[in-house]
Amino acid sequence: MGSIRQVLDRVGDKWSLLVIAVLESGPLRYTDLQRAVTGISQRMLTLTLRQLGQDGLVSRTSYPEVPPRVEYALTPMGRGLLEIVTALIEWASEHHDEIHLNRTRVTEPSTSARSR
Amino acid sequence: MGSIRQVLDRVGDKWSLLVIAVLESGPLRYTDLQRAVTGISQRMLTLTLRQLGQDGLVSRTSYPEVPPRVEYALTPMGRGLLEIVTALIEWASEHHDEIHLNRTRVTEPSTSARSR
DNA sequence: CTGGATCCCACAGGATACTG
DNA sequence: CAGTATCCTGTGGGATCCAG
Repeated sequence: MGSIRQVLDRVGDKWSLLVIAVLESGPLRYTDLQRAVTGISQRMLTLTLRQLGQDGLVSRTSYPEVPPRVEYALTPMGRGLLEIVTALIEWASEHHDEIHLNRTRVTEPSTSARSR
Repeated sequence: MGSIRQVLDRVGDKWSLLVIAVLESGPLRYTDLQRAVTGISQRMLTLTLRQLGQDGLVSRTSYPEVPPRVEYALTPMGRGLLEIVTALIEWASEHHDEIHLNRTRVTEPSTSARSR
């Protein structure tokens, strides 16, 4: 029970799921990740990758070249989580319109009756 | 793409998924929810329910009695999300040990020194 | 290119007290 | 019982500069 919270917390942070989702199509470099996950800051990308790396969801491979090249990829476990993330994203796009409609609906009981 | 973020943000907040998960077995009253979702504060429960309600994921039914009785339940859409949440929780409990092990593993020094 | 180190603030969210 | 209203803190996370 409490253990679930541990994992949900990771899921809960702002960027983890996005990063995982973006790694679906294959390994990506640091800069590519930053481009792919629109809006993420360097700091957050680094921190998120470190977390995911430590959790064993994402692997980090650095090639000793100049300029340096580092690739991040999903581990098998990460790929497992990806499936769920994918399902979530799919669900999100299916219901986004409805949710958005609900959200923008004025909170007013004018024509309708018991809600609020 | 940006629309997904909208939904993920909801998923991302600390309590929504827990509340949804807890509503799996059926409608619950305010106080029951607070007991079921361990650690949630009144304020956060109220806010979360309001959000979920507005999004159309949770319904609110109040019975005009004394003392007042209010029940919260998943809407059909909410139940759809629940499935994914359930999958997520299942995944979480399956991999919790491995993740926890990884997390507590001392960061390997390898060739470069780490400090923190 | 791939990050690390700092500074800083908005805001999520806890604690507490009050009400219909 | 089912919330609302305040007050207050921790920290998530952005911006910026620096480094191998």
